Amino acid sequence: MYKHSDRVDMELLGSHKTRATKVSIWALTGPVLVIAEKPKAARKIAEALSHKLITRKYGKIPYFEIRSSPLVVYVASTAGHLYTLHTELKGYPVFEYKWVPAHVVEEEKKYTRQYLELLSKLARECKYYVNACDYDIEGSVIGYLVIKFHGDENRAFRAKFSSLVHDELKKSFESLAPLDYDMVESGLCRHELDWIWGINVSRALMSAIYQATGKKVILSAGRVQTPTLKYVADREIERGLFTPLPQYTIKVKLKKAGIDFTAEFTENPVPEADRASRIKSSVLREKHLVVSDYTVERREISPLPPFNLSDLQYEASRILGFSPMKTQKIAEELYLEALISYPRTNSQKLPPSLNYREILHKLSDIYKYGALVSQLLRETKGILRPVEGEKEDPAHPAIYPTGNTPRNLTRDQWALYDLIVRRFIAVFAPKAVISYTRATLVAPLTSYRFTCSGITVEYPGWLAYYPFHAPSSKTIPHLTRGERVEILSVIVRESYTKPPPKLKKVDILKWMESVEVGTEATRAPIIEKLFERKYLENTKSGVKITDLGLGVVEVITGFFPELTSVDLTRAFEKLVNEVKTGVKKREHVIEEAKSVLKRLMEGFNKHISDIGVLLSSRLGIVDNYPKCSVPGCRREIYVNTLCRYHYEAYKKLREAYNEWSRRKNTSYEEYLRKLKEMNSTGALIRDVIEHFELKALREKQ
DNA sequence: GCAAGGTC
Repeated sequence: MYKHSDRVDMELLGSHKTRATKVSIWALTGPVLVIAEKPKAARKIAEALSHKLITRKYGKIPYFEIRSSPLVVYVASTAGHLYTLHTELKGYPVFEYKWVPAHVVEEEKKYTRQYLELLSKLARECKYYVNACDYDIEGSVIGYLVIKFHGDENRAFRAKFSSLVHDELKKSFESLAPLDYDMVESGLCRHELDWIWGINVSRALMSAIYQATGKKVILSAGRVQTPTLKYVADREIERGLFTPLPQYTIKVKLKKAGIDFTAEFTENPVPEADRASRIKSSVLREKHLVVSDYTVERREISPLPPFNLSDLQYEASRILGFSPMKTQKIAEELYLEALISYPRTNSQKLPPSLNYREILHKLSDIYKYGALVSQLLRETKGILRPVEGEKEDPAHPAIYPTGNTPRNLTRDQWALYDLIVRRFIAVFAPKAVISYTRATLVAPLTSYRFTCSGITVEYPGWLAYYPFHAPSSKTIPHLTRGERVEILSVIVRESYTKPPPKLKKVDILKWMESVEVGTEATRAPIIEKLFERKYLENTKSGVKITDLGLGVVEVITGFFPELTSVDLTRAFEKLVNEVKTGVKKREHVIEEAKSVLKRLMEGFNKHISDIGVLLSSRLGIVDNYPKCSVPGCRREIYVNTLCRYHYEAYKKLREAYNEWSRRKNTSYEEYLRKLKEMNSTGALIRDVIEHFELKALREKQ
């Protein structure tokens, strides 16, 4: 490490805990190492610092040298976290851990070794250090640990910027802040809390199975994955217990000027069969309906905002059928090919400094976008003002195409790239104009009301560029208030209530985003992790939870209930923020977490053999316990001869008959037979019907 | 081997 004895410099810096003045990088008197969070950021930073930069390579990794005599500045980068928390200790609870280079302990992070070697080498040659990672708590930790282990905290600064725009970068390096210890401490605190909870509960689960069977099975639990698993479990149970109920929709067929159209009863669906048929016959007695209201509303619909990663994942799932992980992977590939901007962003805003015109111009050279771009420039008369969304990201703008020409893209890469380009073009386009026609018609004697509606795209605007939200048009005849319309017929259709739809991966992602667990970059991988653990599995129609997944949720709900709720994330956020603002010390927060975990572990350990049997039985690796009497169900008995889920189904099936028979006159046996033949009947309910209720009826006869 | 968080 650089040995310094320069008095002037120490006066300039003061003690690191107290100094508060901003320092220009150009006022420093020795070699400087600037640490960026990723290679692309390093290049942008180097370009902002000087026109005369020398690009060098360490192995395959580029770094930059700026000679501004007498100063030398090196700009190099990490590749995200180069350090990770680690322990040598086996068993649990475990509270001793330290920061170690990720490449040493994690096989799939081998590639980070060269990044660390380069930073270490440059750090030895330098006297000053600038943490220029993304300005958020993770960036603060990433840069800090490199400085701590390879540089010198006492001669270190923080560069603060919220975009990689030339002028902003330049300014931030002309007024470097002291190292941001508050952010670092809160970041370290977040890492430790996640580690303590995640590692310990995971080890406890694995240990339970090992003690019960001698088998090593990889299980896991964590602040993000466990509430997510619980969400899928709850949905799956709800579907499994779903008991469809009959309901009735009433429509009238109408005729005006030779055109047939249909109006819907405003109180649809009607629960009771007899009420529906009474309404039908009384409406039939009236020969016509009277128009009570007819409105045409023209609405201007703004373009959708530019993509952040989750919006891209939703749209790619809906339009292209891509899983969130697939979308993320392809977006990262496009980013590395310099075809799109940084994809792991939450922002729905484009930087005002971006040269929209230049990007559009470059896009128009890509054969399929030429026509779209010239249409856009015509329609907007060249005034390019993008629509923005609400969501922001401290470190990155929304996703946009760079305008570089794609070469040798795969079909999937093209499809995603096309979506991104179209969405980008559409944000500049005019609003769409859509007219909604709505009529209300009243039966004169009974006052029953019916409605019908039409929709027409008057002017496509942005929908011409991004057509995936264009409504399909539907027309109804023009009507006048007070007008009589002839009734052709009245139709009553019997249908059944619908279960909540089966989840797809993207629905899980949406839920995670809505409750704010995980981050842009981690949600899709964490969903995949639940599959890897065999907690979830894929079926043709969507995601299904396994018996193991249900068992893990039951055990964690019983012994570590905090971990099944997104409230733990909220609690962490509060603590991490209190550390950031200096209200609490990291050490105290961690001590508190340890004592909570210790107490919970004692409760777990008291029941570890039962837990081990439960998890092992769900895995199918033990068999010597009393099982639920539903054939094929390997869950342990909960009440009488049934597991907890089949017992719930048994109760639900009987309860639902009351409501069913109120709606429609049906014998219990008919009810059972009808439920059995319907696809929407929950699997648990179906099991109980097939194996108990129908069997019992047959035996009675 | 286990988390969640960065990024190749």
